Amino acid sequence: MPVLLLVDGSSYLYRAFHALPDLRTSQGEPTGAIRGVLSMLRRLESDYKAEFRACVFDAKGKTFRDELYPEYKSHRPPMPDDLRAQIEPLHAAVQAEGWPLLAVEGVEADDVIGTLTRQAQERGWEVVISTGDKDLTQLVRPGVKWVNTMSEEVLDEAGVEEKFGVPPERIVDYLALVGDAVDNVPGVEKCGPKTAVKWLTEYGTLDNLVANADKVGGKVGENLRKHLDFLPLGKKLVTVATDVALPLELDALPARGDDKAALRALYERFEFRGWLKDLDGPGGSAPVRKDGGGARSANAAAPEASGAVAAVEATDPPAAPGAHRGSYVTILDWATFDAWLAKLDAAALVAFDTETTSLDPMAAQLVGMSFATVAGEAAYLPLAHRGPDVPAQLPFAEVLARLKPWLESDAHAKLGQNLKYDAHVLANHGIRLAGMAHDTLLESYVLESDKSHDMDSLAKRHLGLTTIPYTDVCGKGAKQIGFDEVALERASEYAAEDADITLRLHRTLWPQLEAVPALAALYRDVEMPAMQVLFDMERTGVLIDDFLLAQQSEELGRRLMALEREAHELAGQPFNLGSPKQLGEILFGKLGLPVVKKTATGQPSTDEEVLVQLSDDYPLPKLLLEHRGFAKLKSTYADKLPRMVNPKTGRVHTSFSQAVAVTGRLASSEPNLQNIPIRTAEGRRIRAAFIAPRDHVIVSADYSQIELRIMAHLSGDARLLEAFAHGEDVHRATASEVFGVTPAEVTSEQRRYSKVINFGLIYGMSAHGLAKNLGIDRAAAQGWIDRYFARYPGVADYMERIKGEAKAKGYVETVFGRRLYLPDLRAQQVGRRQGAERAAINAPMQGTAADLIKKAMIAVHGWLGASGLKSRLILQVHDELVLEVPRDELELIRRELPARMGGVAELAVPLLVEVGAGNNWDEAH
DNA sequence: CTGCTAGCATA
DNA sequence: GTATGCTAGCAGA
Repeated sequence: MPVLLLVDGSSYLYRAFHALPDLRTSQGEPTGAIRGVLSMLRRLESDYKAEFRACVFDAKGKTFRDELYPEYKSHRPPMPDDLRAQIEPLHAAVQAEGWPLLAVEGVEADDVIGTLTRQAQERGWEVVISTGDKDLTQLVRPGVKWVNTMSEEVLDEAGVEEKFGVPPERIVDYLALVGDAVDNVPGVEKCGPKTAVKWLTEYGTLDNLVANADKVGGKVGENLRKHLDFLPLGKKLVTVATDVALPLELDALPARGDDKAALRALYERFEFRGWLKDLDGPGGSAPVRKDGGGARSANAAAPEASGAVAAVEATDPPAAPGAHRGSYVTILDWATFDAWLAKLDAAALVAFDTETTSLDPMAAQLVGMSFATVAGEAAYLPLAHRGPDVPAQLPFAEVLARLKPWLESDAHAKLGQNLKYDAHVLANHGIRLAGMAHDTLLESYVLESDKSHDMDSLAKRHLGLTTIPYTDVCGKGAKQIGFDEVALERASEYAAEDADITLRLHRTLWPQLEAVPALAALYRDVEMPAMQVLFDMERTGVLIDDFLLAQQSEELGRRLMALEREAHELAGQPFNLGSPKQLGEILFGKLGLPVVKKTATGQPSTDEEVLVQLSDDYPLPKLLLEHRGFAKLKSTYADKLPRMVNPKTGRVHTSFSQAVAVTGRLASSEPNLQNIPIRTAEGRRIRAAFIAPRDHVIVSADYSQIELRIMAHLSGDARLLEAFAHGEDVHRATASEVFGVTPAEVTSEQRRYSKVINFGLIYGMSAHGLAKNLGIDRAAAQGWIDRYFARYPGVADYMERIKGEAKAKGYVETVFGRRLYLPDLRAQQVGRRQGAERAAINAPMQGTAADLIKKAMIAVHGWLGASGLKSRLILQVHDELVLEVPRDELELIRRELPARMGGVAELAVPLLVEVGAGNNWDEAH
C-alpha cells in the first residue's frame, strides 16, 4: 500500500525559527530555520519509506477563514524579517532535496494537507502527517497518523485520545470549546481542556452539548450559553478543510531524487559544510540512496524519471503493524548465503543481531543471526531451530566457520542493539566479535538516558514504527519457549526486523549525536570503548569461596533460628519474622508499641529506623533488627552467590548494564556485585568470600571522596579547593570551618556531623532531611546548613546556579557534557519538582564520577592489554575498581594504578586513588 | 504464576 | 536528601 508523507512546512518553519539558534552565514544571511526544516525532511526521509510526499507551505492571499471572521489571526505580529528572508531559499532547497512543494494561493497549508489526506484515504493509501500543529490531529484515522518530527511525538487514533481525552473525530468540537489563542479564535470563557473533555464525554458531541446547554451548571455553563451564537463559526474556523481545489493530483507527488547540482549551490550559499561533504561521497550517515529499497530509492537513482508513478513493493506483507517491513529473506541455501556474505563483505556498516536460547549471556547458544545493510532489507540466517516442521537449515559449524572471518574482522564495521550481548553469544561458540562500531542502545542512552532503550520503544519513539515484541514470538513467563522452538517464518520476520530497525535507528540517532560534539565524544570515546571493557570483565568473572559461604550460611541459619525462638517467646506466640504484616500485628497490635511512622500504603512501618527507635524501650525490636540483618545476609548473599557460580568457568559472572542508570553509572545484576556488604563485621565476612586464585591477589583501588572533589571542581569554591589541594581530611576541615575550631580541636562528634552535611550536599539536602539524619530539629539543621554556606559561598552559589540552569535548559550536564534531562522540574506537584531539583544538584556530581571511572576503566584495560600484563579488571563499584592480580605483578600494579586512574582528567582538584591488596576483597580494603 | 510492597545492601 | 538491584511475603489471577 503506498504511503503519502505530508509535511507542514509552514508550521516547522515557524517553530524552527524560534526554537533553533540564530545561525547565519558569514554574509549575515539567516539560515537557522532553513537548516532546521531541511534536517527534519531528511529525518523523515530516512524514517518513512513513502512513495509519495509533499512539503506544504502557506501562501499569500486571503483564505476562507478571513472572509468568515475578520479577526482570524489578526492579532499576530508581522513576520520577522529574518524569518521572511528564509522562505524563498527554503522553498528552493526543499525542491532540490526532491520534495514536491505545494503553496496554494488563498489556501492555508492545513487545508491542503486535509484535502490531500482525504484523497489518499479514498485510494486506500496510508498517510503520515508531519507537523508541529496539534490541530491537525483531527485528521487522524486508521491508516492516517500524526507525527511531530521536532518533538518526536507520534499519534495514532488511540494516541490522540490518550493525549487529549477525545478521539480525533471530536478534536474540532474540543477546539471550538477551548478556542485557539494562536489563531485568535475565542472559545468558551473559562473552558479549558478539562472542562471540554468532561462535557464531550458527558454529551458525546458538540451538537448534543449545545442542544443540552441549559442543563450545564456552574459559571462555565453560563459562559457556554453566552457563547452559543459563536460556536458554529468557531467550529468552522478550527475545522481543517478536506475539499479545497488543488492545482494538481496525488499522482503528481512522487518522491523524487535530489538535484545534486542545485543542492550544492544552495548548501554553498548557506555554508552547510557538513552537508556539502555528504553530497560528495555517500557518508556513513547519509540517508539510503542506493539499490534495493522501495520506489523512492529507485527514483532517487534516476532523478530524470521524476514523473514516473512509484511502483508498489511486491514483497510488502499486508499486515498493518508490519507495514514498514521491507523485503526480508530467510537464508536456507548456500546460494543465498553466498550472496549475503558478499553483501556483508562489501557493506560499510552492517546491522547485526543474534537470536539465542537464553537471555543469560554466558549460557546463551546461537539459534540464528540476522543482518541488514540497507534500510528495509534484511536477512535471517536460521541455524538451530528445532521442531517437526522446520525446513533443513544450513549446517551450523560450516556456516559459522565461513562467517568467522567477517565476524572477527575489525575492518568490517558492525552495528547492533546491545552488542555486548551478541559478543557473549558468539564467544560461547569460540568467536571473538570484532569491529563493533556502533550500538543503538548506547546511542539512545547518551542522547536521552532517562528514556527507555529497548528496541520496541526506540522504534516507536524515533521511527513511529510498531515492532514485534519478543513476548509475541516467544510468549512470557512459565509458558515462554526458547527462540529455537519458534516457527521459522515467525522467527525470520522477528529477527530480520530487529536488524532492519537497528539500522534505521542508527541512521536517525547517530546524526543527532553528531550534532552535539560533547555527546558524540562521550559515545565514541567513553561508552563504546567501555562496552568492550565490560564485556571482558563479565567474561572473566570473579572467584568466590563457596565453601566459606556455605559455612556462613549454616551459621547464619543457626543464629536466625535462635533469634526466632527468642522473638516468639517475647511475642508470646509464633509468627513469621520476615513478614512486615505479621510483625506489625504483633508489635503494634498485640504488644501495643507506639506507631512511629507509616508506610506508603498506610500500614505502620517496621523498618530499620523505627525498630532502632523502639529498641530503646522494648526488647523485641532489637532482636528483630539482628534477625533482619542476618536474614538479608543469608538469603541475598550466602545462599545466593554459590548458586550463581557458572559450572563451566567455576566463577560468578555478573552482568553490567550500561544503559539503565540515568546519571551514567553502571548497574550490576544477576547477581548484583555492587552491593556486597561492607559496613558490618558480619557483612564483611561475605566480602571475604570473594577470593583470588592461587598465586593471585585481589587489588581494590578507589577514588577518595570523588563526588566532593567534583563538587569542589564544579563550584570552584576557594576553601574547598584548598582543602583538597593540601590533602586535608575534608570532613575534619568542614568541621573546623563550621564549628569554628582548629582542625586539631575537632571532636569525633563534630566530624561525624560534618560528614553527614557533606553527603547531604551531594544529595541536594534539605534542612528536613539533615535534621532527620542527625536526630536534631529542623531549625538546628538549617543553622548548620547556613553556617556551611557562609563558610563555603562558592558551593552555595553553585547550588543556586545549577538549579537555575536546570530550569532554563531542562537538563544538567556532567563535566564531560553528559546530559541528564529533568522533565519534572516543570511538574505541577511540588514534591516532584523538588525531587527534580535535588536530582539536578546530584546528577552532575554522580554523573561526572561515573564518567571518570569509565575513563579509568578504559585506560587501565588498555594499559594492561598493551603491556601484556595478566592482571584483569573484574569489578567496578561506582568509585572503586577491583582487579585480580598475579602476585608477581602486584608491585607494578600498586605503583602504577593510582596514576592511571587519577590521570584520566585534569580537574581543579587532584584525584586521589587509594589502593589495597589482599587474598580476598575484604582484605584488599 | 505474576506483580506489587516493604525492606535493605551498596556508592 | 541522590542512584541502583534483589529478597520475602502476599494478594489476585
